[in-house]
Amino acid sequence: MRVVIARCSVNYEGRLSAHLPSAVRLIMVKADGCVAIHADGGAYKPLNWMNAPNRLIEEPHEWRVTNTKGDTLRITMEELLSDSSWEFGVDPGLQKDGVEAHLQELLAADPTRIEDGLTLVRREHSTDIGPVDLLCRDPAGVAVVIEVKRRGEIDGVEQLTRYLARMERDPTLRPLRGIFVAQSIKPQAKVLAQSRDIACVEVDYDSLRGIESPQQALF
Amino acid sequence: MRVVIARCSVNYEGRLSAHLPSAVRLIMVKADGCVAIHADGGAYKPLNWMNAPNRLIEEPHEWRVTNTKGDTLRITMEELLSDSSWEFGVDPGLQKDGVEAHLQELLAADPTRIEDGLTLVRREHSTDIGPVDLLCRDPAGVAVVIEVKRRGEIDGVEQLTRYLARMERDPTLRPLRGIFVAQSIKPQAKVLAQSRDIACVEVDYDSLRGIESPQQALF
DNA sequence: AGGTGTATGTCGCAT
DNA sequence: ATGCGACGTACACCT
Repeated sequence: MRVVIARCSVNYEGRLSAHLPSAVRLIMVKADGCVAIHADGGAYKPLNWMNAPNRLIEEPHEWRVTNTKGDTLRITMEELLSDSSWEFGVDPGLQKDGVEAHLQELLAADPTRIEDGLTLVRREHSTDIGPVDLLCRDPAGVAVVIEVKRRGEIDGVEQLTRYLARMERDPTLRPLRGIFVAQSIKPQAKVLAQSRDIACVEVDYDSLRGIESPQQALF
Repeated sequence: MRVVIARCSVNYEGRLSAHLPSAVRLIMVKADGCVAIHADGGAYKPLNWMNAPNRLIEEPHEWRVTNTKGDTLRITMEELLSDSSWEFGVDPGLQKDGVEAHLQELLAADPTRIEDGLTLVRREHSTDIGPVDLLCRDPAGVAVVIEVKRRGEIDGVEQLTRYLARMERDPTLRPLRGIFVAQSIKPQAKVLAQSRDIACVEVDYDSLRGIESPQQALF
């Protein structure tokens, strides 16, 4: 990991053209070669960057970073304030818990949390336009296509609609209906879902997890 | 701008739970208070972060960062390797060229670049589900709804479809049709568009810009 | 504050 | 490689 503090100006040519007027900034060069230019504010996103793999040509007053796609990042170095490097070693990486996959897992384990009488047919049921989160069947034998989201927004309704339209073509699956499941569903998404005869169900992750292992709720 | 290099482990509790085992990392604290923890690889995205505004409570062996939503970032400092700060001053900010807005602007100036005979009715025509990029009329008097994207993907077709369905309700606008315009359109998006009777047009940004001010092409 | 759309999105996984 | 969906998406813009 190399960190350079310098007054610099920057030009980027790639998907778009971008220019950074002269100012003091932090330039981070990671072990994989990626370069990021940070201002002293504005969340974690750099002003400019070039991901690995790339080639860095370093001259006293100009750095030129290019990748295979033809994107170029030109950093004009006007005043070098600091230049340090460290060895980090391999990072063990981030461990996550509580993302959509876990929600889906919990609901697959007990679909009645979505609606009484549902039984799971298949998780990640694949169609030719992508995998359906949960495919269930209700007591009447109707196939129920379920899209699970952490947050229920309009895109999720579109996605479920596409799956339903696609699966309608398969006579062995008819009749079928859809349920949109999320921890919370925005009003617009509810309206869109209703207009397409898609039911909406809001579920609580903590309570689902509580059902799975009640003693964990004590912590 | 403060940069700390330290062996540390990290816990985040917020939308999800995340844990980082002990390793050497770079901790960036910007003037606005935001905190980012970087490994020595993996593009510009930090492993963990906390955006401004937040509160940072700094103790010798633990930093605790919290925001108003109740998210917490706990950094356990195991070995401090470096701790430096710099004054950057205000950053003049990034100047961009070539984003969707510019493409839309150029096409609004001359809709015949999309299709012969089109005339502009309104740019950013607002509907109750969002603004339509370009609303035009063709020589036959048909309203033409145009969605402009840098890259034409399936989402853009969905978006245009929503607008069309919405505007179909307004009898004063009928008949109407849609055109999906982008610098390049993916095959899947073309198929989806075709199945909905939406035309696809690919345009070249450089040539559009050339038409607008031919002498600029010389530079 | 909340909704919608854009992004050099990034990232991960499956084909 | 490309397609596709998730993301603590972030971010600007508008109501």
